[in-house]
Amino acid sequence: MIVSSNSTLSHRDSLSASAVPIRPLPAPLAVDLSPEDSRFVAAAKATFRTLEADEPLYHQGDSSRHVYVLTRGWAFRYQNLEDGRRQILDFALPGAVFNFPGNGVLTHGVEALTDCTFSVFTREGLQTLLLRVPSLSLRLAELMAMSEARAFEHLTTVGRRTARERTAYLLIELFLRARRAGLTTGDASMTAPLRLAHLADALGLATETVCRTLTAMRREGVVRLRGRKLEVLDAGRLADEAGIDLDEALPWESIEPDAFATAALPRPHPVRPSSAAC
Amino acid sequence: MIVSSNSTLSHRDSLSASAVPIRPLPAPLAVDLSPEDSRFVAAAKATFRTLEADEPLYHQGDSSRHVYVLTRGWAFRYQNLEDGRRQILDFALPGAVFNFPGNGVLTHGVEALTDCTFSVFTREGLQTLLLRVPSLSLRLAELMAMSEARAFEHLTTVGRRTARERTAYLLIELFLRARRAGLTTGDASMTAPLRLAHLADALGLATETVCRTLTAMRREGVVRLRGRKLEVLDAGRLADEAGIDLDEALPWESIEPDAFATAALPRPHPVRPSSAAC
DNA sequence: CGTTAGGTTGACGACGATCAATGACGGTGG
DNA sequence: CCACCGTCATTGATCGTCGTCAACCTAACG
Repeated sequence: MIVSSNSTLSHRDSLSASAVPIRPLPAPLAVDLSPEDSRFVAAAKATFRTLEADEPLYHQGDSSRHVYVLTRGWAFRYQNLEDGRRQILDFALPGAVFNFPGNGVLTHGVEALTDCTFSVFTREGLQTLLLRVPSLSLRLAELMAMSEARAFEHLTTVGRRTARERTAYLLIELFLRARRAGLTTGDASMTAPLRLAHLADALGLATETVCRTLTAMRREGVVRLRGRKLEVLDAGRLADEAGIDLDEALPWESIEPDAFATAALPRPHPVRPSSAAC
Repeated sequence: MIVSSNSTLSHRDSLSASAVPIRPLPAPLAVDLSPEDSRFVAAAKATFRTLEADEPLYHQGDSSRHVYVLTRGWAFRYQNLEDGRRQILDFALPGAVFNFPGNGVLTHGVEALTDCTFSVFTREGLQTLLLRVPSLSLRLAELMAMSEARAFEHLTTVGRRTARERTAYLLIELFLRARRAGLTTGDASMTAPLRLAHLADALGLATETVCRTLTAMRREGVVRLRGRKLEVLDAGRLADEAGIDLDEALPWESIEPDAFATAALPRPHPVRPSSAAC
């Protein structure tokens, strides 16, 4: 049931193992788990929660000891200032992890962009699972690193790019991520459930500014955003304006789990370090 | 040699175990390691690298398969656009991890702010260590989560706050983090090796704007930044202007390792899930 | 059809960038 | 000890990007 990547060290498929009715770990988090590991996953007793578009998963300021993993749909994280100013922190695709490690107060909120599903772990359940399955901890750390890299890139966009550059960057980023996740329709368009307010709040701009920018881009034949559909008519131009190289864009998105799996140990069983000098 | 936190489950001190000459893992990363775990740390064969103030650890665009852990001093991460615009992504204190997981091209650079020391792991060495010591993977994931939280907060600051608010936020953040790390002198001042350009590039502002803002704050008796020393004269006012509550500020900074240690399992040895229902 | 949320366009103003000149400081060498 | 230099901080004047306010338009929906 766990999606295993094309690892050269692939062992017997774990499909036959004790049945896990629905899988709480979507592809980006799923690693090359042994049948025993899969039982540990089941033992973590994740539940599921389904949200409709625009529903909140939780609010900023809530206190929660649960950790959520997005398994279906789009969502976004945001932060509000007291006077209502809002900053969208990131747009999340399946595999995104929310509120890890799950102690303390939530400093951000999460809202569904489309209908979506989350698996819900208690902090303790996840913690136990992670200590039992080291490769999963490692993969989680990698995912956090990817998320951090995206946040850093976003920070540069908001801090140092012009309105036009910001808009171009966000659109090409969303498009490339959606394409990688297989969520594009045709080759140059995707269903992006975004309002102008989402783009504006993600980019630190006013909706009017985003509107003007998009109108200009539409007139120039770069992109079209109508209804909830984003068409990228000239990806090269878009990447160019965003100041990125289309061929080597978003390198952190390609941190694959098998990068680690191929170098994996015979598993937790301690290897004698003895001779290992230094 | 490894700093163990005040866990209620503290086992025998590992000081007597096979000597680790210098410790590659500073306090924030060090968890409650067994003597065996400590041998694994030693087996990872970390080396050390010392930098003087303003020296680069690596440049944006470099390709490296090493992972660095800051063990002494201050450093910062930055990202440059082609035309020279620079965004400082974060300021790093001991415990910060750079270039994890260590594959692919570096999308940011790192530069020393003070003289500082890094421990250097090969990607493979660290990976092996992490798979052998699950609690360390977990702690790393936590640290990445803290870093992400800081990046998100930074993003909100740059995206949605005014120049004055941004400046106040950064100063109070640096001050509180330094105080937590025991790097403050007296009660309200710290040695902050920051130029105006650092603040400006972190905040997405021009140095002139930062200068004007700081001058105003100095006149109002809120802070003083002279030479390389930051004095916080009115922390309450500063926090107020930053729009945060001084008592519950930066909650993510207090994610302690023992939070997990207290709930730790008897260690990797798999616990039979059997009866665990659902 | 009427209502409403969201998109679009224009006019105007402000916050902060930019350009420019001067000042303060620290290091270096005479 | 002082003169020199380079780097960085400071201050002023001006400009431009983008925010704000306001009006109008469009589409979806009951």
